Amino acid sequence: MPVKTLPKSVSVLMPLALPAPYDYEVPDGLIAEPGAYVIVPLGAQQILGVVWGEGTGEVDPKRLKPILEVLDVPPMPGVLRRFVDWLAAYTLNPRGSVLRLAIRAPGALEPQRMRTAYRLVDKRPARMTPARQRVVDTAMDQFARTTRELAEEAGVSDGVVRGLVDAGALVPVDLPTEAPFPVPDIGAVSKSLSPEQLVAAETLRKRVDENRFAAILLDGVTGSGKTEVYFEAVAEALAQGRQVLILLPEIALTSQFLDRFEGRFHCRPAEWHSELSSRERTRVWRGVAEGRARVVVGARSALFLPFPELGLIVVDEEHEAAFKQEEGVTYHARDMAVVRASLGQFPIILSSATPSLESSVNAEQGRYERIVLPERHGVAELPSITAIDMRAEPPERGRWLAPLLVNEIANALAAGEQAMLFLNRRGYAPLTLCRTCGHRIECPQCSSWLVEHRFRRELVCHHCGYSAPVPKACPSCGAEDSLIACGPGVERIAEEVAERFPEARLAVLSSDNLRGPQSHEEMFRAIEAREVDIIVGTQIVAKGHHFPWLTVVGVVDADLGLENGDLRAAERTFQLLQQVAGRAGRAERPGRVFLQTYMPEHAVMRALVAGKRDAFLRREAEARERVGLPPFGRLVGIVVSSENAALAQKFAREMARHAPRAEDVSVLGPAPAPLALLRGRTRLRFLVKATRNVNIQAYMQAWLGEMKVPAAIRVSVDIDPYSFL
DNA sequence: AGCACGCCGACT
DNA sequence: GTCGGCGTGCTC
Repeated sequence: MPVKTLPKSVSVLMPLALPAPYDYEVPDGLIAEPGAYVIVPLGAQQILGVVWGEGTGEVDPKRLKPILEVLDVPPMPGVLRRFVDWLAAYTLNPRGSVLRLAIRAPGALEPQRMRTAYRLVDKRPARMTPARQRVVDTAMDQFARTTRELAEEAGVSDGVVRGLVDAGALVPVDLPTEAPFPVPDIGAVSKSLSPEQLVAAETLRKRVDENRFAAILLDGVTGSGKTEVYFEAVAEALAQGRQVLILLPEIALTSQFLDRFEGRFHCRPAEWHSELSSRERTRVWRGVAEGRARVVVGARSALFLPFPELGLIVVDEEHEAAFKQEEGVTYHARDMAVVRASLGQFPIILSSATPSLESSVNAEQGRYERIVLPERHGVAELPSITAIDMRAEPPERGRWLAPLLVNEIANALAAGEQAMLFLNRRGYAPLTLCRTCGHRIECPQCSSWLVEHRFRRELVCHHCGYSAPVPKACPSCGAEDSLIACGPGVERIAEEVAERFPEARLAVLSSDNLRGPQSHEEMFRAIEAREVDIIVGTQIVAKGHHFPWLTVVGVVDADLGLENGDLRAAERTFQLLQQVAGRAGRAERPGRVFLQTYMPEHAVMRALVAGKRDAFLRREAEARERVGLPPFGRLVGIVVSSENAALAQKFAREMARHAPRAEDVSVLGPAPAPLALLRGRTRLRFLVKATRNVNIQAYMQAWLGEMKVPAAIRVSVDIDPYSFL
């Protein structure tokens, strides 16, 4: 007796902020396996989703709509699906919001456009002409070419080629329109590794061979050759037939990085970052999904690419704060990369010259394996670092460079060497003040000062982008010629340098005057070619490039990063200044670094001067452990914001009342966020502090589950916050 | 994320 | 009397 069975159903996750996947009916004749990309009806629209599993059966089967189409692309790998689930649960985001990160390749799922090319077969036409013979000779190598290419190479008209096609001597083949991915040449080693590098590379290779999860902190000063070492692990993973992901903190670095990659592997890797054109994005996404792209170098979002055979992740400059995604789904790409490696059961390498405190502690506690690379003698010697006490040796009035530093720059120039001044502050002056009434010019939509950009003749808000011409009179009291620029930015330092060293060739490097990676490259090339004597720059100059002719580095305001109340302020300042210091010097011309500071006794300055990184990190770690801060405790940042200030206040107070009481959890706030007004929205923040044993996600869910958030209020939750704005 | 439904102000 | 503002809620 025939049994009437229910139609098969599957659950489909859609890239929307829905709480869960929805069930859909699988029509007869369609195969919708887990991971399949499908088009489903949702309300009046049709949208792309991913089959997440069996139908849940929670919805009346009669109400189920059918899947409309199963797309012809490799299904999303199970590891990636589990990663999406894991990340959603960890960051307290709807799974669909996380899925969105994984299918951000418009057009990647449409059928690929093909072009027709032709290949020679044995059959020869009945009538052979000299023109036809030339085409046959050209096509003899069996390469497929389009009619145009064949005609051009053989020096004949298209008609001749078409004639051969009609005669059956040339047969059509479909070629993808997209450029193929080159295969890395893993055999070739471009330069010989030092014995220390060889030992380190051997360990990494072994970890790759073991084919299971392992986290390795590759710790070595600038110039110790970390990149060359982990390239050997990359080569090994490729040799095992696995794909490799190399995460970099920002695109500014990639161009130079790609050159090094090419030096080792004789081809360019696939790239993935926000600046890619949608065409490139499609090409890379599909290349990864189909396993044609073997190595991807990318920014944090590359973590969500659908690698079917991922076997190694390298996180370069793992200490960089740029790995923290601060908007929308907030996650730390370095930490999530570790999770992805763990889910995929393969090794991950974290590389840095100034490891993050988190990774150092993980290494110390045995969760990560640490491989230390000693510096390479004869290549780059660590620079000497001197603190200039600005209280004892202040610059002249209205100037920002201490006499000692000016003197050192002069000496370097006289010796035909280069000098660099580092100030992590864009523009001319961070504050414009009225001498008459004391008014400070602020952004109308943010609680921050407007920064004067003298080249642009504008006052600019660095938080929202607001800009206005520099006023002649004080906007508050109307006094004329009463506004004064307070404090220095790079433009102002450049002005002082131009006055002090009128004959020196000066380059100012900041994100305001360098547009796109190619202008970076041009500038770095000019510096290397010694077309520049003095470099003034923001943190753009802090990383990556090493300039052999650069011998004097001056940090204009070494205390800058220590001002805010960020729990990582000291650590970050140390890392940044250490990186800046690493720009200078070679063995034959050792670098000299000068830190202008008002607190030379501060632990950061003392550690930098004494070169005691590990002791500094250990003391920082002890300090954090004492007060239960990360990585020894957990933090969650919550920002309540609204255009309606009173509403924000009221809601935040209500939230505070509903905070569950729990052992080992304390809720601080609500307090005005450091940026109390941003883009016209009033912001209040909470900080949730818990011990490591607390399931902070469960706690947050219990709390937020109590709250009904009005539409005019936005509550953003940041697990493991890095920024405290 | 869309898109519909719904309930209050200035128009042919 | 309607057109339309965007607040609230639903989509398997």
